[in-house]
Amino acid sequence: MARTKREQAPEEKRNEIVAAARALLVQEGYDATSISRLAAAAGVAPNTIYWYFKDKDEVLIAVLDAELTASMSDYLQLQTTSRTERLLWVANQLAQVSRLVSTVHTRLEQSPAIHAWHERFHELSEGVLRAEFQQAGVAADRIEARVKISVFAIEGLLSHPLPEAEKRAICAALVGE
Amino acid sequence: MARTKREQAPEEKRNEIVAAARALLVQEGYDATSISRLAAAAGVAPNTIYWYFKDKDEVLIAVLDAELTASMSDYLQLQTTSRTERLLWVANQLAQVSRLVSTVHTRLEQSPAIHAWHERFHELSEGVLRAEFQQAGVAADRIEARVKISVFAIEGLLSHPLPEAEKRAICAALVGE
DNA sequence: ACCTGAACACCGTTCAAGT
DNA sequence: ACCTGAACACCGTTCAAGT
Repeated sequence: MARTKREQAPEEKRNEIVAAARALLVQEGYDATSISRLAAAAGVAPNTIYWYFKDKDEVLIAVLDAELTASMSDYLQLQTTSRTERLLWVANQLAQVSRLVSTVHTRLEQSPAIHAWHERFHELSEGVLRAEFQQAGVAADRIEARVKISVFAIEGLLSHPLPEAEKRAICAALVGE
Repeated sequence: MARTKREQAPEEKRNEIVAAARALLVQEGYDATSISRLAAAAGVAPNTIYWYFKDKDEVLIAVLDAELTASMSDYLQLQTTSRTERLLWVANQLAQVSRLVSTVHTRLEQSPAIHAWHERFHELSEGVLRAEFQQAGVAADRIEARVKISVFAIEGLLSHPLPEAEKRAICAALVGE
């Protein structure tokens, strides 16, 4: 096909791959999302994925970045409710992409790129929580442990789903309400 | 080789496979531990693994069972120190096999056998923690949330290693000391 | 610049055959 | 009962070739 006959901007094709990858990674997981399946879902040949991405982990990172951007902008429009409800909202948002979270933790050790993304994500999350605890008047020398415990508890809620009431009780215990 | 000429009891060979699997799974992880590598380490042909185990996940479960049995008997000889120190000990024990923990969480969704093992392990762990909180005089209606938060925090410490002092601060915050 | 068909070295698992 | 060689259908990735 001649170059002038393009029907699609190149980054649109890339976005299609990312969208297909998001759906597959969330619903089926990393291992079940083979490059062949992803290519079929995106309507390209398997090796075409490698024109747009260095390797499979870079596809994952593109999905994670898109997800993070969308979720952060949602969070910022939420400053109305109580701290408990805000934390519960975050837990429930992440629960919708829990397979993504679990995949990140598994591939941490094998992929330096995923490792770096994970570090960045935790710095961001802990910054937000630190600000919440400061605002709530928690003593300065107790904030760090409280921040870590909250992060760990949220992650725990992802891999071990609980009824809404129990989740809320845990969030309340975490923020001290 | 004639049957009477056996140099090795059959379960000894099985134990060798489990021992080799433990080392590989802890040091290299599930994906990196291919059946071929495991077979080479155990000194058998790859398909011989399938004589002793139904599939790769059953090898993992055999390793997990051996690990759990050994750790539980260690824990029971530990009833001397403070609650903080006991919790920290558990965290550090698990940290030595954190790759195993991470593997269990990843394979949960794909293997019903791993899922069942994981449920059993949590029931056991939560039972132990519940007893600790009761003994510490925590109000009955607050125990469940405290138990869950502690479990989640321990798991968090595994995937996000921290300096010993921070780990101890977190354990102290969890048990309320 | 963008995309592909064919190949490479793997993987977990199965099966028929040997002792 | 225990173990194997050879095969099966996959996998992520690369490469030379096409437009």
